[in-house]
Amino acid sequence: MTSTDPAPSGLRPTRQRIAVAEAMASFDDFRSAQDIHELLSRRGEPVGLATVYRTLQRMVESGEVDLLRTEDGEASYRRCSDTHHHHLVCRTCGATIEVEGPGVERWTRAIAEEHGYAQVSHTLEIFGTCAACR
Amino acid sequence: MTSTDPAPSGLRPTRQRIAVAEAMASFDDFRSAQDIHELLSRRGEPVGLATVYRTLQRMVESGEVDLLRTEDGEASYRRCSDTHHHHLVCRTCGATIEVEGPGVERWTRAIAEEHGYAQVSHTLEIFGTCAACR
DNA sequence: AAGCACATGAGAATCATTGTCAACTCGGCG
DNA sequence: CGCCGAGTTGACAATGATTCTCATGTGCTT
Repeated sequence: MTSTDPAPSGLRPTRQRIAVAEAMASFDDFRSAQDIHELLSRRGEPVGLATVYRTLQRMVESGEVDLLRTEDGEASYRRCSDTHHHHLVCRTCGATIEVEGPGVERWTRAIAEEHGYAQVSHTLEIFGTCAACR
Repeated sequence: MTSTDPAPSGLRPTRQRIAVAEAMASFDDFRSAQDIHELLSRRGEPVGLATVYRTLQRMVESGEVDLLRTEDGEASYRRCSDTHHHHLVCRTCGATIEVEGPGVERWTRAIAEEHGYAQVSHTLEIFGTCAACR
């Protein structure tokens, strides 16, 4: 593996931002900011909790990571591809599959337009129990 | 307004539960528990905040009201029809329109099945700015 | 090397939501 | 009608995630 991760978007590549970016590259499921903060500490690359939150926020804005809210409203993060997509998440083990639904995109846009809503965005997540957890 | 509302599901019809049910019947948009608590106070039917939360939770479980998380993770409630549906919500004023998307339902089920996920459920909300708030 | 805008972190501050628990209420029963 | 127990309530404390503050540190540019 090449050094893989520079740093979030076009921001100053500080030790902390690089550490967060690397941490995000090291797992495949959704994790809370607190989990990530803890993971960094254990790795010996401590980053302040506030900084973790700030960095994650920026990465979400720049589209480098996905943000999703668990059923109880907590935010969780995961690195993602740069195309618009949704998630099929195992509600038991968290295994996540990125899926695309051009039809859905079209549909939401049409519905919104039809009712005069602008600046449309949407959230769509699919939950289920994966084969391994059955 | 006729008395319309008995009380949530099959619970003891206390003054508080009736008041909450009536309050829910009095508006059409999504409101936070705190908003509802305040609305009740202003109406002269004060109900403790904890009770508002408890009652709302029960109503969500029984399917009498919809719960949705705003983009910043706060819970908001709204009475709803009993058929499965989604929402087109104004992110400024909260005005909500219930929408159905048979195509989407089919699509999510197909995707999940294709990847071996069972007991599928999904969340889909559309956010936008309504004509009045533009 | 110097200056400075941007970053960081420790801890305080917010704020929605939940827990605690003593006081209260509803309905059934004698 | 009065009493009892389970279910309810509400004032307030407690939690917990996220954000704010602000003094201090650091990456670049000149």
